[in-house]
This record gives sequence, structure tokens and C-alpha cells, in this order.
Amino acid sequence: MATGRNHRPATSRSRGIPEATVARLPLYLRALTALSERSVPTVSSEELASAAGVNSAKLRKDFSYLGSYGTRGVGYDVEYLVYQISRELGLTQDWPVVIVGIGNLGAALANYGGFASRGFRVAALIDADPGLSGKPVAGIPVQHTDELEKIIDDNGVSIGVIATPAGAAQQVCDRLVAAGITSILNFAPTVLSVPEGVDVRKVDLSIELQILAFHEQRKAGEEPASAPEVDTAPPAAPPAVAVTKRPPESGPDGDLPAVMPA
Amino acid sequence: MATGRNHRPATSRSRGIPEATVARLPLYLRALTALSERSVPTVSSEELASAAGVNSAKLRKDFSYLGSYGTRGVGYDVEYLVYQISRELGLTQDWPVVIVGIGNLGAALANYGGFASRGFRVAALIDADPGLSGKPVAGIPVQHTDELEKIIDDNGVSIGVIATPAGAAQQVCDRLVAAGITSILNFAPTVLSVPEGVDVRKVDLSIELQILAFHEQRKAGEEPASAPEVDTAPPAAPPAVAVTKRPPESGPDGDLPAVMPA
DNA sequence: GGATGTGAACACGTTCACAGCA
DNA sequence: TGCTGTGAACGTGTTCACATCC
Repeated sequence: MATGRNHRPATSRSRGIPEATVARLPLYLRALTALSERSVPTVSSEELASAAGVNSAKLRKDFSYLGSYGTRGVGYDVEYLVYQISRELGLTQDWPVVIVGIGNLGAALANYGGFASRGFRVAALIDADPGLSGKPVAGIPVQHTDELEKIIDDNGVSIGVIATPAGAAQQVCDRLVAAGITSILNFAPTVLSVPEGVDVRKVDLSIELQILAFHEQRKAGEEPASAPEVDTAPPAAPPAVAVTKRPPESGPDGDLPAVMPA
Repeated sequence: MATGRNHRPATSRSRGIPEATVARLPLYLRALTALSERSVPTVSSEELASAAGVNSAKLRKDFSYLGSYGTRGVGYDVEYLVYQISRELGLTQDWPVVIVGIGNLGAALANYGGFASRGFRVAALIDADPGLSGKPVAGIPVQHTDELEKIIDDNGVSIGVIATPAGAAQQVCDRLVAAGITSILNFAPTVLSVPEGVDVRKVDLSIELQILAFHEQRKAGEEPASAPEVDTAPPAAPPAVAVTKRPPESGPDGDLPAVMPA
């Protein structure tokens, strides 16, 4: 799960759409777009839900927050829903985006077709390495970090993507915010602190894997009625102030590793 | 937010740790590891919470599900907690992982230091392009898709990462599952269907951006007491069966764009 | 004194089941 | 008849506030 929020307590919801619903709208939109391309005119909540990987009750409730866009006994008009959801998400307008940190991940993001097709436009690629400056990635020349403020200002950018190593992330974040960015998608494995009013969402590869490992571990110690305990090394001393040598863990790299060179 | 679940309804929670708590454990672990490296012996819930970007009440409640590992009036022993959380997450053992689809994103993942330092080991890189076979990425030679089943079997791999284009994802997924994989981290923008017992987590770049756009849009239409409505193009016909030409949207690429060539 | 651990209250999210309408 | 839209029930997650113990 990617995560990270920063909103008013959702109290006094007037026309507010629940956060959980917002997070699913892109899913519905994707499924609807596929149907649209196959020229399917209408869908039932059941069909659409299954295409989006949710259950139909949830989908209907989600749509009910947007308005009554369906037809009882029939279903939803695909084209109409595509438009309504796009509008709700703000995708009927163009969102210029900058990507900071052009390593493997930054390059992958720059090449990612999903951006362009959904109202997002990569306005600039920025990296601290002077050796990269001017070299094109995904057809866009990389610019140096020095230009950051100017680029954001000139292009009216309000969304920034951070794909730098962890160590550089906060610093980049601060500059982005100072330059006027109000939404950040962070791929660096660090907690970013930002002033009120700035949105941060986080995508953390390592965390996702750790969550999988947790569940995987459970599976192992269940069905096969054997192997009750498998601990590798015994724990350190329970409480008491101590500097017990540290049992296992802590790899070769310093702080939580970076994604790639910026 | 990365997402995707597949668990029993969490009913009859015996020693079960809430899903939301599990998702935060890696965060705590990261903060604790940083403290450990600075040889800090103990932390209070307040300090640790702020380092991890959550509030202290939540953190204390989270830890209470694991056991009583703190000391009243003092705080938590850093080393001890690192060990306990690692054990809980299953990181005291080694998890071999395969990455399928070695484009920019796959390469970024292979180079990602966060894997190795947390009990994960990249056992193999797999790609369908014969031209890549044998070429080393992050020091590991890429192997051809034909070898997939053999690789998984030989290495006892139970976690797979899919970084292929959307079109190939389900097919790769099916082969992974058939070969014995029970946990999948999916970067392709598709809904994967898997049999019961297989865990899927999803990381979707495009969805995260769309959620940001939603909030960004809200900000725009708030403070500055102007610009009440800004719609670009008028909606299509409301209900009724129709094949209205499709208003805006739908970029140049076919289905939801791939991440990169596999 | 000072911090943890936790019941109880609250807020949010999901599911059920059915009324209501095409 | 068939499917949407939604109140009501339920379950999960978060926050409060304080008893408890070092």
C-alpha cells in the first residue's frame, strides 16, 4: 500500500467524498476506460466491480457519493461515468509534473505511459548530477537541480515526484515546497516533514515486501501441523538499559538505502 | 497508497495483529534501525512516533498488540524492539525473491538497497526478452522466462515481484502461482486474479498521482474566493443507452500503459 | 515523576438487505 | 423483473484519558 495523508479530520463532511472512495476512483476509471475502448455502452455494478477487483456493494456506495449516475434495472453508461469520474478526480485538466532524481526509478517513471494518458505531463526531469544535464531521458533533457525553482515557476507545476536517495529527499522536498509545490509523491524511504497544506503520498517498496513477508510467515506456520517455533537467534535481554550486541540484522548499507543515485 | 489484500475477515482475532498495525511496523523498524545505528539505547513513544511520522497513542497501541515491550517511566529498549519487530515481520529469516520484467523499473528494484538489508535476497531476475539473457543487472545475470519454474523451484522462492507491462502481468502471475509462489508484489497496472491463499499487494504509480490530483484540485477551488466552476468540456448525455462520442480523455496508448518492456 | 498500556468513546469503512424506480 | 441507491448494522481503526507501574 502506498500511503500518507494530510487532511482535515474529514469532520463536517458536506460534499466531501470519503478518502477510501477517492482511492478507488482511479481503479474504476481504469476499468471503465478499458470497457470504453471495447465500445461497451453500459455496465452493471456487478460487472464493473469484478473488473476493478472490488465487490459491487462497495462500488455502488462509492458512486452514490458522486451522484446518481446509474439507471435502475440497467446499469451505468460507460462514457458518462468515465467523464464524471475524470472530472471528480480533476483529470479533465492538465497537470504538469516534475520528477526529481533521475536514476533507474526516475527513468522508469519518466517512461511510464500511464502519466501522459491521464492528464499528467512530465514538465521536467531534474537531477543533481551535472553529468546527466542535457542528456535526454524518455525524450526529455535532464536539467540540473540549480534550475529547480525556475522550472517550477515557469511551468506552473504543483505536483512533484521525489525519486532521489533517502538522504537527499528532505532537502529536495523543502526546495519543492518553497518553490510552490503543494503535492508530493515520495519514493524515497524517509518520512518527509512538510508544512500544513502540502500533501504527501508515499510509495515504499521495502515496506510492501515486509508486509508480504509477515503474511508469508503466517502461512508457513499454519497448515503443515509441524514446525511450531523456528526462531533463528534468541532475543536480547528484555528490558533494562543495555547495549546488547544487537542480535541479527542491519545490512551493509548505512541508513535506509537509497533508491538510486540522483 | 499501495494496496491489495486477501485475508480471512480478521474475525475471531486471537493473537492476530490488526492489518493497519502490520502496515506500520516497517515504519517503526526503519526509525528504530536509524536510532540503533546512532547507538541510542532507549526511546519514548513520543520520540519514536515523531520519527516514524505517526502519533504516540497509535504507536503505543500498535506495540501493545505485540506484547509489553516497554518500561513505564522510561521508554522502549531500541535493540530489543528492533529484534521483536523483525521477528514479528518474519525478517529474521531469509526471503529469496524473484523479479520478473527487467525494464527500467525492474532494474531499479534490482538495484534497490532496501531489499538486501531487510532479509530479502534477489534470487533471480527474469525477462522475456532473449536479448537480455545473461546480461547482468545489479550484478545478477538476467535469465529467460522459460526458466521461471525451475528457478523458483531450485531456490525455494515464495515471493515474486511483477514489473512487466500490464498485458503480460496476468500470464506471469499465473505461472508464478503455478510454480509455487504465494506472495506477489505487483507493479503492473492491472487487477490480478489469483487463487485463494495467494497474497497480492499492488503498487500503482498512476493511481497515487490521481489521488494527489484530486486533492490538488480541491485546494485550487477553496481559498482564493474566485473561480467557482472551471469545467473544460460539457458532459455527455446523462442516462439512456447511447454511444456518445466520448468527451475528452484517453491518451495515445492502448490499454492502461505498461511500465516498460519486459 | 514520568512514561507505558489499555478500556472506552468515537470516527471511519464495509457489508447487508431491501425499498424504489426504470 | 432487474439493478441501482441507501439506511442500518457491523467491524475496523483511531483517539482520548487515565490507571498502572518503574
